[in-house]
Amino acid sequence: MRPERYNAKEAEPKWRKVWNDRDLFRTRNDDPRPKYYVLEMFPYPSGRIHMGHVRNYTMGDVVARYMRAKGFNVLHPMGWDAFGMPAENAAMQNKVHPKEWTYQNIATMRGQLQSMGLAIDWSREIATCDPAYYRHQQRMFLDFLEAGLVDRKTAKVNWDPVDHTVLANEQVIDGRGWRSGALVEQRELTQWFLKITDFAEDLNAKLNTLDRWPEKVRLMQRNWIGRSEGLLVRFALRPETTPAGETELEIYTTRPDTLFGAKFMAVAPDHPLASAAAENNPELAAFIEECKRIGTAQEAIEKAEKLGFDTGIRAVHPFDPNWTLPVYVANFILMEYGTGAIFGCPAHDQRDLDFVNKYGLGNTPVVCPPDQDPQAFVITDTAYDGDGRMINSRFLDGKTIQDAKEEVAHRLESETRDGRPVGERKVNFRLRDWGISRQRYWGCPIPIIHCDACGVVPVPKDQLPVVLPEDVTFDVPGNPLDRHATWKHVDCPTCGGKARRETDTMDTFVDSSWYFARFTDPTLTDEPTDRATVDRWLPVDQYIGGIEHAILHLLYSRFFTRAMKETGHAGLDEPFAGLFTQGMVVHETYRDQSGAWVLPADVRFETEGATRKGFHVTTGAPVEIGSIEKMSKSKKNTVDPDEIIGSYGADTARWFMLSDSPPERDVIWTEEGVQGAGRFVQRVWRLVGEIADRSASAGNGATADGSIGTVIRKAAHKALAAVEEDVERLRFNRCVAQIYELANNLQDLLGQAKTSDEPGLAEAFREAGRIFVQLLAPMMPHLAEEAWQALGQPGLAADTAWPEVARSLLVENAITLPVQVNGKKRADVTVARDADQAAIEAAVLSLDAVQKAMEGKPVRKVIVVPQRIVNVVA
RNA sequence: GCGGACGUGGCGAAACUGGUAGACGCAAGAGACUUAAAAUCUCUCGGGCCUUGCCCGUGCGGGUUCGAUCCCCGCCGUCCGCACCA
Repeated sequence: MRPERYNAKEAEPKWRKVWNDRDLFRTRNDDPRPKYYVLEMFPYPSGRIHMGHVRNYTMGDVVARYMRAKGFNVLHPMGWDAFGMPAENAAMQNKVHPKEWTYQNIATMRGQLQSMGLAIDWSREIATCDPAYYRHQQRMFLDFLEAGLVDRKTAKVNWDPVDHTVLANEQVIDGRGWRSGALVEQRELTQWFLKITDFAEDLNAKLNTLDRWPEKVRLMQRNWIGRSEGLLVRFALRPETTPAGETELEIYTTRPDTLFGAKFMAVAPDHPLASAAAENNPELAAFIEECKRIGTAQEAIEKAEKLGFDTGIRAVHPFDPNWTLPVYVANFILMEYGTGAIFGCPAHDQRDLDFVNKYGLGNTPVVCPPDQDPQAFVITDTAYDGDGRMINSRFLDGKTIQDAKEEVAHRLESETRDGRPVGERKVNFRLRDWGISRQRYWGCPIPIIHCDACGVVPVPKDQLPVVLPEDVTFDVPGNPLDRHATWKHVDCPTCGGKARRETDTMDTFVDSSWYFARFTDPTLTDEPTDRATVDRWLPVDQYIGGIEHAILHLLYSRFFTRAMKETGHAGLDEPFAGLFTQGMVVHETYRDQSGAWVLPADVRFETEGATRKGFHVTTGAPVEIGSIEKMSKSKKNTVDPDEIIGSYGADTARWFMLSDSPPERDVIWTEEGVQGAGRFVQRVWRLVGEIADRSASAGNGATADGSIGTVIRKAAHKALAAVEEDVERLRFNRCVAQIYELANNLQDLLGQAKTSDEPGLAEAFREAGRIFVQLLAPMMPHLAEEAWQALGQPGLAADTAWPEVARSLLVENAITLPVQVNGKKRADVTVARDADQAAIEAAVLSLDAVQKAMEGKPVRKVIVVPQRIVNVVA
């Protein structure tokens, strides 16, 4: 007997067990079918999953299940981005070991994810904190080192003097450490770098090939890489104005065309020429100190006034030995970019203009806009950076900007001083090398040994992995590895003398830069990857995750894949062929009268007409309903996936996550919305029951044209075709709408068919029911199995091939076209599908409504858009 | 400041990128069933009017077109990214 109501609590675990027992979602590397790799960004094991995870993993699961049904060998794995600071913070606060904390969280979250009914191959699960994973990362670090892709150099870092650690930029708030509150210092530290800049050109160029990435992400990466084409120019310095040992100043410019508009030179406060000039100039030295001090507070830089200090040094214009330019030290010049020195052309650069207006250096426009009179064109407060023709520029006058750039480059390239050309074309990038050293415990150890005699010595590969010691304490600030009694003391692999291990660990972005490759063969022990396997699976066909990783994670992964290619661990450049960035889950916020945040679960609502009021469930006090914001613990506007799955079932949660909003946009979590999804689950159950009954009773036979049976079949196949298209374009909200529509249609048709005994009706319902359940299956997999069984279908819905669309059913013999008169809809006309223009015109013009709307005016034109619309122009 | 995206009913949204604006869902209202509630089912649901039908309506103002949510120009608003990168 079929129960009245569908009981998700019983059915869901039952079907998961069936899938599990049959090992349904295990993926074999030797499966000959075409591959499809779908991956969602793996989670950080923070403790419990949140609704954002539910949304992300549901989307990936729909794709995985759909492609499986389509006959692909689908790889859909899951793992844990398991290293990172929260584990150490937990260790400090709760006296629990990071490893224990992490693995407990993993166990909890694995259970939660499994309760969602995801079609994941759990046998491939990996955790980045597992030595079985990070040993390969250490191996690749050494391979990169051999290949020249690793650098060790000093770099400025944000140093927290209380916590004794380096902070990432986003961990510095108002110049203070986010945890300690201490004033952050800029320190020069020796750090390990991965040479991502070696690939800057390629990382930029290949963005154009990523046509299944959001344009927004490509643009963000393009800006981040910041490619620019320009010219290096060596300016001679007047010896009598210049400290001993300095003879020239090399600058970088993207506007060599504006050289005749130059008014000054400027160097960064930490430029060698600035230091040299400051040696005998205490005032300048003080100015430089001041710049460096301001430089530490990130916020201040943005608002800071442009300040400069004339060094007294004079540079010679490259095209006129009698023209000299003052050399300033300026606070807005960055040592890290270009050569740390510029020439200033105030008329065509706003920063330079602000600078000269402050110091009274004047300006000369050298580019005249097309609509301006060159004689009258002046610049006062706003620099002109648009197009135009050269003026006031001697041999460049009259040329376009592009031609002038070319001319200057050409002349300076061919001119030499001290045996080197004065000018040199140079492509510059904003992108910097990737500093991966972190003074932390819970990360992948950098496999290096420091020996006083031999210097920096790599750990021999046969001694990998360098395993984190477990007996560590977190009661004092600083890196536990550094103060561990024995761990760092080792013998030098080269000379055998006393040496020290590197105590820095790797940035956790390294861990996530290759996990997608490891999933292709995660149990391999000798190598990070198997070349044949990794090359067959990669690239990931569809990657799904949050927009917050648009730059760092995705750029690092693109770099890492290239580095793996160079060291023989993979054979391709781009790891992710398709990328989709999903929106956040947002929710209303609630506050009580004291202004404290209130959990949604603690609010009871009353509606009077259009107004909605909230009250606290226990105290009954009124609760103010606030703005809709990203779910966050601090604002307490969170909903726990466990509770939702517990009360409604996983399918309801999945369905609601997919309905309503387009997947790239934020979705608002509402109690009403979930209830609606839950109602639909029950409605599907009743509908399937009725279809089962109706299709069991009557006999078989062919459906006649125009019969109810044909209408049923058309409805089913139309929905099938639409859902196929929408899943493939990840437009899940439209899939949901299509399925609702089919449900509405089938319900309607069941009513119409009640008294009919036309032949073929039972078979038509059987087919439609089957298709209906198959459309549901990727989204609500548990319900689909239960329904599949109720329909008496063999096997499992999750293991059944996707149905074929019967295209012939989608073609209508008679089509109804809207009829417009002068662009306004006045009537409909039904004509044969293949009716010609003349027939349609005649039919349209004979319509009463058309005649009336024409108001007796003559027909000027009839526009017939085939299969679309007819417009009569009076 | 620079770059990008987006503005459609009470709400989330559709509209095959130039062809019937508002599919589908949520909320709301009316009714049926019920002793009652829940559940379910039926109907209404952009605004207005002289309601068999007509007029207005996709942030605002123009333009192109037989026809514009869609293309072009100018505003207004919201959100996001970058921010002295020479």
